[in-house]
Amino acid sequence: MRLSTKGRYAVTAMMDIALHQRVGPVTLADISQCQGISLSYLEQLFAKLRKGGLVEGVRGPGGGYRLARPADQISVADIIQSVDEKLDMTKCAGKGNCSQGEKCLTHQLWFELSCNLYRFLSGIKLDQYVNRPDISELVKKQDIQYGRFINRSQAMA
Amino acid sequence: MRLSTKGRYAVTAMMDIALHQRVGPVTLADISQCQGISLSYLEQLFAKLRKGGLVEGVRGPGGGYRLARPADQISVADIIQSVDEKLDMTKCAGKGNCSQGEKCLTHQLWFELSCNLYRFLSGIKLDQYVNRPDISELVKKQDIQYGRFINRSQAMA
DNA sequence: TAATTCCTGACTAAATTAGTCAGGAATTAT
DNA sequence: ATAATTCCTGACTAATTTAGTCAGGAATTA
Repeated sequence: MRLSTKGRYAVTAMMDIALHQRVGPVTLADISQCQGISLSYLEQLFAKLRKGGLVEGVRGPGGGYRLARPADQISVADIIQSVDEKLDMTKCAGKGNCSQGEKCLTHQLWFELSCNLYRFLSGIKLDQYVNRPDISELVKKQDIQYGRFINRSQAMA
Repeated sequence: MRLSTKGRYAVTAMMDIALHQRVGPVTLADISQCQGISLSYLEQLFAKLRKGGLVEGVRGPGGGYRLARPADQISVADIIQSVDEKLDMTKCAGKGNCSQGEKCLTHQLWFELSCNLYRFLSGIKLDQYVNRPDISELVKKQDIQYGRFINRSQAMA
């Protein structure tokens, strides 16, 4: 369970989708512009998020990405894990040189710590940050200010 | 608040010291051998831990490192922060391009998440993993098996 | 005085993160 | 059909971070 800028990017992008998907799929171009993340890098991240079963892509005009399941069923831990593959946390366990073949002590301790962290991050779901009255007000305002979904809204009207 | 291998190394090393310091200062050479971390790399990490006020160095034969304060006053968050400098978490806040100069939404959301994570890791102190009967038994056994502190014990006898 | 250990800084290597580029595939709108 | 949009793929490069190496100095103990 590693937590780097990459994971933050992914969480940020996923929050962005969760916040805006009521209008329809969200394009990577929008996220890129809004969050200041390079489009091609987003495409790399979303390839993994898709493989992780967290998002679905919709091709063609009006397409974009949407969450593959409800926001209350996607945790921060899910996102980070999809994006950064392995959670190795081994070092001497592989070698087994500490303490005659058994896993060394700090290994055991770190493992427990890691489990706690994972449990903590698993408890945080996307909806928790999205379904707040103060936030959803802001989202609407910002969509308009930022010109997001303008074409789409017109097409719907 | 970034959590990488580097932070894990630091936490692991600090746990190692906490587990063994009752006999006296713990040398980096011991930690290096026991935990499979390069000595010079440990020296880099400990330069930061010392600057962070988490450990004290004791020079000369019989020297090593010891915790600068009791293990119940050193949290995992303390360690990780000492070691990886800044907790930027800005990207658009610097540019201020999202939402007309205000910080963008996901920024706010991520910030809260980050605070929660920090609070969580601050709550985990070293002693929590050290002062367990099952562990301290193992520590004694492993010290002997591993030949750790042999010279020191003889000198004390 | 010699051994031990921290301590410092500069340097290199490997891995990860971030970004670029070029193009193809599916879908929608005209 | 055609054109526009958007996902999707893979290969490549650049920047940053992590990890490790090296050489030597400073404090302390035996």
